[in-house]
Amino acid sequence: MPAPKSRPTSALSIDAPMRRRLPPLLRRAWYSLNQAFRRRIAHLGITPDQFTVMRTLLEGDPAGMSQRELTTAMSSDPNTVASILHRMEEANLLVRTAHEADRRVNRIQLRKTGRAKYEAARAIAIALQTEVLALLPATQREGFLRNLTTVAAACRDAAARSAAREP
Amino acid sequence: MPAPKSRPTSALSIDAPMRRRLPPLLRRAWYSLNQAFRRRIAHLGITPDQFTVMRTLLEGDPAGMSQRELTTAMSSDPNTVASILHRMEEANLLVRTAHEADRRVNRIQLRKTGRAKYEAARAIAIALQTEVLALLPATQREGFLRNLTTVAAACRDAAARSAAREP
DNA sequence: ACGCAATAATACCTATACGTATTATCGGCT
DNA sequence: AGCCGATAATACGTATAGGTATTATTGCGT
Repeated sequence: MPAPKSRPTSALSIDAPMRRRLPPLLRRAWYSLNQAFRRRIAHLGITPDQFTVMRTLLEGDPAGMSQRELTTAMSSDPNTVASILHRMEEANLLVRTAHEADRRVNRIQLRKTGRAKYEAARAIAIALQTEVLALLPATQREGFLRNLTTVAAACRDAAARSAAREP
Repeated sequence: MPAPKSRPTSALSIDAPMRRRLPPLLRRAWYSLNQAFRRRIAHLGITPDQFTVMRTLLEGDPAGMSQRELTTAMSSDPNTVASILHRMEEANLLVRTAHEADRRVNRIQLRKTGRAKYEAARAIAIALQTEVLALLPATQREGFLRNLTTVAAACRDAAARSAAREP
């Protein structure tokens, strides 16, 4: 792939082919990062999304978070989360138990097997992230992640505003 | 969602929960942007990925690019591209014709119907991107996209290096 | 001309994303 | 107490991501 020229893009129309457009860049970054990670943890028998579930669970309520909480915490969807959890439960990575007070709710808790796989994958994830961020000048990293946070929030807002009947 | 604190993160371990970590941010940004776009173009009967196919085709060889070219240009996968094209062909959005010189290759060309839907969706895509980038300080936008380009390339390299038997 | 490794596309399978509809509960209101 | 709208999870269907294997062709080396 020819490297995109670093000419000033302000003079180009916002969607000119050579311009640095947000969606294709995000697409490439996310899919490639995900693919790299998937390949590096394949030997553990887990997927990147399953890893995300485990990380989110461990950072949340020790009593076990609900699927709804998990869904929003990992920027996902209730249907998707349900199906991932179903597979992970079958693989003995976690257990779903009924909430004591609200029987609609499931409490999700990682099992020892899941915990072990998580630790192994976490080391790989950290190495990968470090490897990728190393290519940014050290002085830019913090600002880049801050801007990415802003963009992510903006995207989430845009999606929320685009729900069903609200354009 | 509580807004991430903007304290200096350099003092935190690279994967501390409150730190701005690349993978979750990319995940949220990409999925949310994609979801917002999907909802806004749903009335056109096309998906974000189909839009990506159309945009890529129009920016490539006017004689019609091959599926392989399309695959790399849109950071996708041969299997995925084949199945998207299959659906798009059934929907009369494009045609696949055998390459004159190499019968293994398909030349993909957009049809008038596809072209029309593309134009309508493009306006929506531009509006969305503008809306999202507007939340970054104007002075940061160019630098952010440049850094994102670097990160995307780094991710792609990492994925390539992680293929099958090369760690 | 022949054989063969490389290549383009496809077939088949599992995991996700997510829209829509359904079921089971919950909590507030009368 | 009884009804009803809101909510958590699930069921079901379509679209994508991508691993692995197969088929059809190509171009190259001898």
